[in-house]
Amino acid sequence: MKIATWNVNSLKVRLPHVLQWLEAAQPDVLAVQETKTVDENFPLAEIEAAGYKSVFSGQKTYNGVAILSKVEASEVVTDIPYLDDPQRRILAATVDGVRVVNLYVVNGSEVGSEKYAYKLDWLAKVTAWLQEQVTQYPKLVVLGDFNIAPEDRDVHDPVAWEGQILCSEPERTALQTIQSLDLSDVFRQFEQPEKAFSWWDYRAAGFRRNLGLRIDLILASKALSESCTRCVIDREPRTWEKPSDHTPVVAEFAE
DNA sequence: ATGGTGGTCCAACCA
Repeated sequence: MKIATWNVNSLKVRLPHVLQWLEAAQPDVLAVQETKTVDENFPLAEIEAAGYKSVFSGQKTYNGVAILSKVEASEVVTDIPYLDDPQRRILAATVDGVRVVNLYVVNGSEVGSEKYAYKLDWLAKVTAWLQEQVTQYPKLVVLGDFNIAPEDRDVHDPVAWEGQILCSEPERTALQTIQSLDLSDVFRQFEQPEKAFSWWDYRAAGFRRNLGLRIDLILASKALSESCTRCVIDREPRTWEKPSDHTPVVAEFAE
């Protein structure tokens, strides 16, 4: 089973890229973040024509998450206990016996800001919910745009980024707490190239200079991580015309 | 040291 995550930064603008990538990569599941599309406008038909079912939780202008899958998803959840939040950042569904939790984690803007406090609070509440999910679903994958670079090796310039948003200790600790629920960052189960990133700022020619961060993650429960055979970052879509600032991350699991 | 690009939607926000 091939499972991928991609922050597309507007599904409307990026639909041709998504369709092109699905056609080439043929994942079983693609978790999409930042669709920025209300449910009424979701491009169901175009995605269906590419051979994929969709479930989604959309919002105007901001956020929005979706799960595209070859096999129809079931048990769809968009809201969790203790987090009464209009922002559409969470989407859970079961695909072919695997529980898929798609997260678009709060960016947080700047350490110490109101949005930063919201990020840490959001993470704490989501973590409490994930703790239940781990016991409820042995085959669980939690993936998406975490807006946290787990370690210094996931940052192009760890000195410049030290203590900054996406890299601060409270954020990293929050991520470690999630990982401590026996959710493994499958990318690090394999030998990887140096300076492997999944996001590059549009500004200052970030991609050309590889000034990136690895903030798009695939975490898998023990039962699944043990069967993971491969995890790679596919940089190609980031080279296409008018790309998202993120590129897909793909994991493969043995049947 | 600052600001730079891009999406949404036309001023200002979010990233």
